[in-house]
Amino acid sequence: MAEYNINDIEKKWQDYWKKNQVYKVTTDPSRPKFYVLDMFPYPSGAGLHVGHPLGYIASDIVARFKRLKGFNVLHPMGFDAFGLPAEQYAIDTGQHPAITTAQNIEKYKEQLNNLGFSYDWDREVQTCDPSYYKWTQWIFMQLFNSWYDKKTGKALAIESLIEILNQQGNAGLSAACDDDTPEISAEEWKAFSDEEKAAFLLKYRLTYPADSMVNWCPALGTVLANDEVKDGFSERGGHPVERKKMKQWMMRITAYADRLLENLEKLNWSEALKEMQRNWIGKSYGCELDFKVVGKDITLTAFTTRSDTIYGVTYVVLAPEHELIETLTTPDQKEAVDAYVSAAKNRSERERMADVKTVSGVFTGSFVVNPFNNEEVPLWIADYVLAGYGTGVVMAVPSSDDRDFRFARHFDLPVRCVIEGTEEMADPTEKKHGKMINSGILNGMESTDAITAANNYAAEKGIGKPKVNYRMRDAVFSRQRYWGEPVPVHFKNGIPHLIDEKDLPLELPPVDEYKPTETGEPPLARAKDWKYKGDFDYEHTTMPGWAGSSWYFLRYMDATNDREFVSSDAVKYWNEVDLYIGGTEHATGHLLYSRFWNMFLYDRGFIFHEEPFRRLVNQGMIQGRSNMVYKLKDQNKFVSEGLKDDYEVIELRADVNMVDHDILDIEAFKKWRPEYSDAEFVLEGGKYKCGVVVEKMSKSKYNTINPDDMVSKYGADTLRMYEMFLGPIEMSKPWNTAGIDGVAKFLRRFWMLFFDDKGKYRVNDENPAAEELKVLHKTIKKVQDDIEQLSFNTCVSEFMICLNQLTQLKCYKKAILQELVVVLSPFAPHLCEELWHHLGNADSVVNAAYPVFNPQYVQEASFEYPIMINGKLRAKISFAVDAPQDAMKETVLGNEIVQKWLDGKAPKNIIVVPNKIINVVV
RNA sequence: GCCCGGAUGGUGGAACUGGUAGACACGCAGGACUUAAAAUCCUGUGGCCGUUGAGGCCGUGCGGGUUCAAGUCCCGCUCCGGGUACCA
Repeated sequence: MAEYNINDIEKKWQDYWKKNQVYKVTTDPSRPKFYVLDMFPYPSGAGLHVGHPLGYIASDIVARFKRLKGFNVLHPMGFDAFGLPAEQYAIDTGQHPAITTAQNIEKYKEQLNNLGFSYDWDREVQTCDPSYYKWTQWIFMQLFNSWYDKKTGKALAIESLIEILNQQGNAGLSAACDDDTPEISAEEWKAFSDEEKAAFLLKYRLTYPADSMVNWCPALGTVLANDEVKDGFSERGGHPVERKKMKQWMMRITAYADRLLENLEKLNWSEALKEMQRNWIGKSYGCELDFKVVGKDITLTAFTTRSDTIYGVTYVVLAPEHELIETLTTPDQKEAVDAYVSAAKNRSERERMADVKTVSGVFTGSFVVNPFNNEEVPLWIADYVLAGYGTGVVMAVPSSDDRDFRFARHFDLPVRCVIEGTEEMADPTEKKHGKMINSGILNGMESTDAITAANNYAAEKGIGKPKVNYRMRDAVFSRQRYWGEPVPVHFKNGIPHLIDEKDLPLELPPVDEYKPTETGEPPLARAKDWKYKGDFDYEHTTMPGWAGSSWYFLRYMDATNDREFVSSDAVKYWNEVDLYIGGTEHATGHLLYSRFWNMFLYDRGFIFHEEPFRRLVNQGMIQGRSNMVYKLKDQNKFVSEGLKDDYEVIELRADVNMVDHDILDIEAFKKWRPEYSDAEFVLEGGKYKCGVVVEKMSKSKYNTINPDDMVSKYGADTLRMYEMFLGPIEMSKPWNTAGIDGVAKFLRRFWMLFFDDKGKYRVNDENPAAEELKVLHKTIKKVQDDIEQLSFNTCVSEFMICLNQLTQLKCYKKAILQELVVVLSPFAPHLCEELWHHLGNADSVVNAAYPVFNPQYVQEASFEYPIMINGKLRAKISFAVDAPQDAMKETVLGNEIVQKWLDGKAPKNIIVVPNKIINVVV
């Protein structure tokens, strides 16, 4: 007697897998490797909802499938454990964030294990664990000890730079460095004091402290990276963010801008994602042009991508933050300029973004000279010019640029058209390319040619030079927070030095409170007697969340190594991630920083692959499906959805967990809130029907579905298959529990192939019939092809078709079922493990081999051709697959139905597509 | 504004490089079993007209086009989702 008791079976096998270490992975060069990775989660207090596991289920299916196919599969899981929520909780309650984090991680692991994932937990990483962040700090130290040589196109040890400086200074050097790096000779370098040398080297190091404009979030008490700010608000918490100048550790990611951009070509990522990274890097080819200030010994350099329009310049604009504003302002304009500049500075980033349409600016009183025609044009200040992009100076061409045009109209500045055909247009910026006019030496050229000509001319005359510009800036690496990796740096006379490698990890010190100090210092400044060697101040900021997540995929390869961050052997074997599944929200953060660090470690010879993630798939979001109820305006009375238009109603959300197929469980609803306990209901057909709204899944919308509830009700196998059955993995879709019955029914009926309704085992050893083998092998083929394409929903359909046919054939043959169990096991591992053992196997199904597809079994002798008349299906006729076309045509024309449609006429043409279709053209 | 996706029955979705549109499932309707319900099983299910195993017409967001043949390719739109934004 055997019963399909889901919860018992699933528990039993989860315990078995754990006890027998079925998912333990070792480095084994004798076998081909496959690395399947999920973006590791931040363990929040809320636990998982049903949307989170979508990607995990998909990757687990791939991992299990590849294993059956003979690959040595690395499929690890860990936790991105430093983060704001735990710290915020610590500030509120005084509890150390490590405690909350550990609790949350336990909960997550339990939830993940309930779903039957095949992780090797021995390789788990937690970014907040000192044994892990020791190596995050170590990587930071390598970055500090490196510079980027543009000649060889890679990062090198800082010692090689020192050697060059000793020999020749930095004259012949092509390196990524600060913009303000002066040119020095070897003699000057040698004459530097040690401190001066150290300060100078900071201009080249790949991580360095700098005074920079940062996104300061007062509510969180920290700075945020550009990708952590959305529309002027912090991504976590939604607090306002403002601009502030602070000393920050920076990462010289701009050194890698070109390689990060170019390598995208080689990656098997979605075009959308690559495009996001391209836009973020924002490479543009242009030209820097020099504008001399009239009457002053000052030259302003403007960056432009449209040097062809230089004759259309009617004014030049500075960013309000430009440092020369004071000297460039004439006395009579001083008052106006001061007022404008201070107003612009005090405007928060948010405000500035909010009214993009408002035109504002002020005249400096100065004029500058157009280097091409020596014309004097006015110099303005306006906040549409960003200090952080290009040079902070824009040559304005109102006839070709929308913003310049709006500005010129507002302040009544002249507009000069330089493109043929724009002279008479109300808005000449609508035509951006064409033949140049009013443009001196450029007249008559097409704009694209004129750009090259103008650039060459500028270079020849020494009035400018071609320049490649990037939108991406160096990444801010400091956070004024407690719950992050300490930076392994101490200060001597204000100059940062690394601590000794043997002193790693530099552990987080205890503090009395997790808040900033009264003087605004970060929380680490509270740590008592926290000094390096008892003497030197440590860095008080901590690393950002993306530090630990930028290399965790390497650590999994060798997670417990305490001598290296990863051994060469391990990284040579596992190298890049073959399949990475995660959300699109990390497009410009994690996925860019990880590529940067990976590339750096590759340059320095620590690892041997340049890109970390060969193939990447973004799983879609599972949206919430909220159920609405309609309350009468002044009464405690609810009307059913179909009747709501007849009343004046207020739309309210009901918890989806008390709604089934959009029918409200009225008793549960009454108990939900005391104020509803005596509510009345207007029903339709005896039922209360709820409305439906698709929106984000969130607790406040009462539309979250907890996977634990689903697992206890339907089982993990059902949940796994249902999430896959919902649709293509990369598409967003609302969660609707209604459809889950179909999958639950499938698994129960699959069980019924093995056990009759009395629970009696009915599998026999009979030889399979041709028809049964055909069904089996069709499924073997379809499922393996679709898994490779990550088309999991069609796999589930195929299983259902297969089951329907086997049920019809009353096939209870071991030869068929045993192979099918293996094919199904990546999707429903618990059920299949149970059945696998019933079939008499002692080992785990995980260690089975995927059946080999045999095309002979699925070959057909004949094909039933759809016969079309003028493209419309009219009849069907079977022919042997290798039937000669002439004979087929003859038969078709002789067919009664075809005759009827021909109506005595001769056909114009007959198209026969072998084993596809026959079309008769009349 | 710009850049990516997407639009197929009441619903989720199938349809490989153009070749039988609606697989599979949910829901719904009818039936069987049952004292009853649940569960299970069977049948039907794009729309319209007509029939009761005739058949026909229309149908993949909208309007054109290419083709023997278009959900699929081309041109022009509409709407929805995501990203991004004074980037010179």
